Amino acid sequence: MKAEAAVDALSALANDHRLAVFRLLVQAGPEGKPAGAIADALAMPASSLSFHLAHLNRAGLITQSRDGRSLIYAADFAAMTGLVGFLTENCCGGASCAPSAAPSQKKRKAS
Amino acid sequence: MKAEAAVDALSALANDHRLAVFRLLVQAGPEGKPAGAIADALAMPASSLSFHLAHLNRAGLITQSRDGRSLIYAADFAAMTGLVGFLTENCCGGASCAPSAAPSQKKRKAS
DNA sequence: CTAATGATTCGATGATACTAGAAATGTCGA
DNA sequence: TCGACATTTCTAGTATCATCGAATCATTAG
Repeated sequence: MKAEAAVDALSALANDHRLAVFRLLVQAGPEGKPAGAIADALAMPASSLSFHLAHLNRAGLITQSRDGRSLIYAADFAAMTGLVGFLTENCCGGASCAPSAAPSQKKRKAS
Repeated sequence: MKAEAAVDALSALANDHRLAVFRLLVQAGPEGKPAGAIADALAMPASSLSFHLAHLNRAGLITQSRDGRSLIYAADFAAMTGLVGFLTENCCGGASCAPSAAPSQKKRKAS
């Protein structure tokens, strides 16, 4: 995952409502949930939810498919794996993000 | 890490400049970098950089300390570990999301 | 004290995000 | 075709974010 895509994904998750939607879809599993069920579960107006779903979809974090009159949204687990991988590699010292794994590349500063 | 803190952290990283700053600080290691050096490395006006550093600091992702006239900023690795942990637990189906034994084996284009 | 330096805060401006009702679109059953 | 339903798109209003020069604060040396 490139930094540009990572920013898109981070931006998509950086909102209470969207994070709640995504977590709900993760719990729902690969089968996903129709928009109406999400709006109902989160007590959100349909138009507001649609706005957030479009945001998540544009960022590549969820997928959309139709089932009759309902639009089914599902979490894209591969995208999430890619994001966590990006953060681990680029924002955790390149090593595993384990707490005690402080990078040993100490640069000596000539002050 | 709670969802509220996670949203703050995600929001802080969901910006090109701030993500670049954070990655630079991760590369710099625990010793951190003075604000001037960051501004110089990223070719950013001092006041703009200060705005973004304050944002990252408020989100708990970086720490600030003074060294003479310079303010040293350093990545807070524990906070990042917490964020990755939150994402893994809450947004990856509860199971391990990142390849648990593959830190950085894959090829990626230099960005 | 005064000057110089590193960095932040202030202030104004433009851009973007969020919300939610109303209207429009797509789909199905009769 | 018609009506009902699920959802999106349109629209407008409000709120928050991003930028960056100028002014200010904090620190050190002389």
